[in-house]
Parts: sequence; structure tokens; C-alpha cells
Amino acid sequence: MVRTESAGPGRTATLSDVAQLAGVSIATASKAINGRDEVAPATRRRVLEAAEQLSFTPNQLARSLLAGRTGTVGLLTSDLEGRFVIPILMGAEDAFGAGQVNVFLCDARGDAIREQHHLKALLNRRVDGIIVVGRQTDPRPSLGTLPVPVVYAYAPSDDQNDLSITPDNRAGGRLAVEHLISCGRSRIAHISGDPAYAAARDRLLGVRDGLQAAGLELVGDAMFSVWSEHWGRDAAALLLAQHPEVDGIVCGSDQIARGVLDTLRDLGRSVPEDVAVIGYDNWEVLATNSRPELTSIDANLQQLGRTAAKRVFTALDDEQRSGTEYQPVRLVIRGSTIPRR
Amino acid sequence: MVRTESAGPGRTATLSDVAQLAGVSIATASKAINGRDEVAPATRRRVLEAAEQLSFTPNQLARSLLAGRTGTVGLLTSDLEGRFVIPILMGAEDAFGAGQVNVFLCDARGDAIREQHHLKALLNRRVDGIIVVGRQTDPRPSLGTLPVPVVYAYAPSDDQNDLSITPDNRAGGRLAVEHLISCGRSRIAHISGDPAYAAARDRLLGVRDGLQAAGLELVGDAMFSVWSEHWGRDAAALLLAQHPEVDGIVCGSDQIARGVLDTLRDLGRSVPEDVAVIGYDNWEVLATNSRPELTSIDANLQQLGRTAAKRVFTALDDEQRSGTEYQPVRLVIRGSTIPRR
DNA sequence: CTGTTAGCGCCTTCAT
DNA sequence: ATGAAGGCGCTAACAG
Repeated sequence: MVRTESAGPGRTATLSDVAQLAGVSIATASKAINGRDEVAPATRRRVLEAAEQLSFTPNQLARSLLAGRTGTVGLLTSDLEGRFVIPILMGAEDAFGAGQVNVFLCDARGDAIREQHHLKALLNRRVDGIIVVGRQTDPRPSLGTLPVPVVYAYAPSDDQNDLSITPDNRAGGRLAVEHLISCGRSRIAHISGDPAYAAARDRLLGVRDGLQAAGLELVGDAMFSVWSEHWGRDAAALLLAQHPEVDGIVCGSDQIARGVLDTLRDLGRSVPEDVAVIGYDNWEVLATNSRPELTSIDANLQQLGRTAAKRVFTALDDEQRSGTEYQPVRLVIRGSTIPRR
Repeated sequence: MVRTESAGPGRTATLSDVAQLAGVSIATASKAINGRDEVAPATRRRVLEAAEQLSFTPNQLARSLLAGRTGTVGLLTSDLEGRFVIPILMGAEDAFGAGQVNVFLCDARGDAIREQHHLKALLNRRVDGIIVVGRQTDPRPSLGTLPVPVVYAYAPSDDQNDLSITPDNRAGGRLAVEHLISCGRSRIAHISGDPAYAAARDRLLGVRDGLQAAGLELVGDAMFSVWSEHWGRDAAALLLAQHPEVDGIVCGSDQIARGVLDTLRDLGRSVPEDVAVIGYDNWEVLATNSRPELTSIDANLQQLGRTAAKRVFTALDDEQRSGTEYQPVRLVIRGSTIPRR
């Protein structure tokens, strides 16, 4: 059986039940339970005992109705894999202390109509704010002006009047190349994914920044196609054929990097001794299982979630910010750039 | 700026505002908006126009308070990766038509205390039901008797009075081995993960079922260690050294299978011609990027989510079921068992 | 210190 | 066909 409370009065206890059992008025019971200090210690004890006995839990709906705030947030996403949204959810939960806030997670599956439905449902439920999570860093359509604060996470809004928080891909590209340089590499190539993605273009900009600062140039042209291991394998083969002197490769994603590692292995190049390789995203299941394990750039998604959540709740009192905020990224070093001892 | 409704009366419109603007009573406005038929057509039109003009949206909190049902469900998980919970969430959303139900997603991070906090919060918010999602198929502690229906998904409850829905791992193991046999293999080995997991043990049982039905025996002992590519690589090397005649390998996870593929490649065995390999979980990012692509067993998680959601809502009228329900799994054939043409 | 009163926004009898 | 009144469960004024 799907277990449901059987014992006791079918209905869940209300404050009125507690008050009656404790022999006080509803108002007094309320005060006792909420820790207000205008209650005699003895009375408070009686009320709390009664509440315990009836396993009373205050009805948040009623409280919210009265307070005008619900302590809920909507997370509107189209990230089918959950790769981005889960860390962001965790960050958001963190940001609101323990259990003060609950999150409605809605998956729009890339469908604008479904997104509108969900949006309407969230507003009807009077969420205190909304976080919109995209799966790419390309700007997405704004939801426009709503009666509650909205923050765009990962995918920024295309409207500069909105507040967006997105990882700093350009800084990430630069960080990657700087790391390779610090590992003594100077003949560095770049293999990335679909150039239609802002992520691909921004990371390349960062790579160029880093090279230029060191007085270096990219080996060959930046290589773009799709975000897959297959492409990583093919691209690496092509690269090695054309530029056998390459000693460092910045990859646009961990998937691509894994493909690159495979090809290097097939061609008998040792990593990191002959060629150092760095990925992007720090997707653990990929990065920690490759041979050797993959150095990568981590977008700090959980931190991003925390920031987004804070912005939602400080939206009103805060001086009203807007525009796109770039979140710092982080280098995670593993064996594909530094030899293991 | 975090955009908030600026124009109009700061407050969001209520039914009373609509009634006033339309020049009718609140009761009439309510009837008009909810499509009750005791309203004159002309009146209804006026009310709807007023509602539109004020962009009125009925406050679900108030409705829920009155109705005693909220149209919300809690999804309580400890699946940090989101690998299981996201498909289950999608299935649940599907099961409740468009936007009728919203889901609170709570991540307990494997911490019992945090789980209790979240549980309490969900009950305070008067969710209509709770789905508990685990990340392994081992039985987990029951939440006990609650005032709302609870369904355990993926990880079953350890209490047979609860209703649990979990994938049929034994059938999956059997399905895998039957597929290899149908591909003409007869010298089949099994490399799996941590034997402390019920998933590992159940899948092995299924493998033995399938072999026995065909009058075959496992090549060597079933090999257990951890759920990683590293182990898959090591185990395959060991297996091939001891039993070079092996022509089919059932792996306990896609990660292990990828490791196995790597080693087979290193040893010059071609897949699937010399050795056919099958994984488990159908984790797309792993299965579709390997060389060759990986045949795998899919647990139909989205379907599992749909079922769980239905059970939550049919819990009361339905004849009260209980116990563990095993959900069928599915074979996804790719190049690691059937040669590409 | 305790109880009474008045709502939060909505829906539902029940008169009119 | 319309409106007045009561109440869902709770909290925040006020009286007492």
C-alpha cells in the first residue's frame, strides 16, 4: 500500500486542534509555537506538548497567503541532461540556508510554449523569484517584465535590462593556455566544437589573449566542428599530420579532449610528455576516467547557482543591477598536463 | 536591474480588483473566471476583459488552502549527478498533463538530517505526494508512515509496506546475455562493479539465468571491483590473459564497458568481430562516443518516473498496493555487438 | 499574559 | 443571474 497516515483523525491537525487540546486560544497557540515571548512558560510547554502529540505542522500555504511571500523559487530550465541545472540547484539551496526556501524545478525541454505554461504556473503559485537556466552560453530570449525578480543563469538574456550570470568563457580559454605555457609548451593548437556556440568563440578569444600575452601564435587554425569525441579524434589526427610539432592542445570540451587523447595514444604520442592536453567543463565522469586523467576548466556552476539565488533575493533592496555578470572559472589540474610521479 | 513589474498598482491584481473593475461582486467574478455556467454571457465577457486588463492570475495558494490539495509533488533525491532524477522528473511532469502539477526538487546529498529537513518542509507546504529517488537500487530506509502517499523510485524502500518502483536488473542481465548469444557468442564473461551494490548482484543473476537457459556457463568467474573505466581496463586485460577464448563480455556499467573497449583495442582484438561487448545504463554521453558505439541496457527511467507519478496520484482511490514493482528494461543495440555496414 | 477581531485571496452554499 | 456570508489555516493588531 502507498502508506498514508491511518491512525488518528483522518485530517492533519490544525492550529485550532492544538489550541483546543492545550486549552488555550488559537492566537496563544500561534504565539507559543512561533516562539514569541508574550507567552507564559507553562502555557508554552502545554501548547508544544499538544502540538507534538498531534504531530502538528504549520500549514505553509496559510502562512504564505498572509505573509505575501512563499519562500519558493522557480528554476526554469531546458537542460535535459541536468548537467548544468543540478549544480545550480544545489548552489541555490545552499544560498537559502537550511530548508527556508524550496525550489520548483520545471523542464521546458527547449519548447517555448511549454516554457510559457511553466512560467504561468510558477507565477500562479506566487514564487518569490525565478532563475532561468539555459544549456548554452548563447543569449536566450528574455521573459520580459514579470511581477517577480528573474535571474538568468548560464545562458544570459538577450535583453541588457535583465540580470544574467554566466561563466567567463574568455577567461577560461586564457587560463587554459596560460597553464600550458607554464608547463613549458609553446606550440599550442586549439580544437573546439560547434562555432555557432558563443562558448566556442569566447573560449577561442581567451586562447588568443593568452598566446598574445606570451608573444606566441596558435599552431594552425582553430579547428571547429561539433562537440563530440568523434570530432576530437578526427581533428587530432588531422592536426598531427599537418603540424607534427604541436606540444599542447587546448580543447573546447572534455568530450573533444577525450577524443584527442585517444588519437594521440593511437599515434604513439605520450601525454603529457610529448603533448599536453587540456579539456573544458570538468565533467567528472569524463575527466577522471581518461588515460591520463584530464586537466580541465571548471565553470563553478554551484557557485554560479549560489550567486543567482542571492541575486534573486536581494533584488528588491539591492541597488537594482542589470546586465551580464561574468563568473570566474577555475583550473583543475590532472595528469594530462602534468606528469604523475 | 532585476526586472519587476513597474507599471500599474504595485500589488498584483486580486479577484476583488477584477470584480470591482467589471462592476460585479467577487462571487460572480469567480464564477465567470472558472467557467461556471451560472453567469450571463455578457457579464462573463466583462469580467474576462477586466481580468485581462489587470493581467489577473488566480492565487494558487488561496485556492489550495480552500481545496485541501496543492497540485504539487516533492521529489526527494540524493542523486548528486542528476543522472537518474532528471529523467524521472520529466516522466513525472509528463504524467500530470501540462502544468497541472509542479514539482519541488530537493537534494538531500546523501545526508539523512538534510533529508529530514526537506521532508518536513515538503509536508509543511502540503505537497500532495512524495517521490523518493535514490541513486542505487539497494533498499533504502523507509520514511515511515506519512500523511501523504510516498513512492520510492529507483532505490526501493526496505519496508515492504511501502510502494517501490525499481528497474528489473535481473531481467536486464538476462537480456544482455541473450543478445550476445543471439549474436552467435558462446564464451561469455562478466565484468561488473562494486559487489556491495544490489545492482551488481542482480545483473549477475540475470546473466546466469540467460546462460543456463542456453546451456552455457560463464567464462571464468564474474569479476567485481568498482564502477570505473580504470577497472574495466584492468579487468579486461586480466580476463584476456586468463581466457583468451572469450568472445562476448557483459559489463555491469557503460563506464566499465568503455574501459573494456579500450583494452581490447590495445590488445588488437576487434569489436564486435572478435569480442562483442555490451554495457549497462545506456548513458548516452558514454555509449554513443565510444569506438565502436556501445550496445547497452536502458532502464527506461522516464517511464519509471511516469509510473511513480501515477502511483502517487492514484494512491488513494486505487486498491492500496504495496511492495516492490520491477520495471522492464530495454536493449539498445549499437556497434559493439553488431558490425556496422 | 491571554483572548477577540480582522483579514490574506479565493470558492461555495444559499438567498435574493 | 447575481450577491452576501462563511470559512480554508494562520498571524497581527488590538483589548482585556
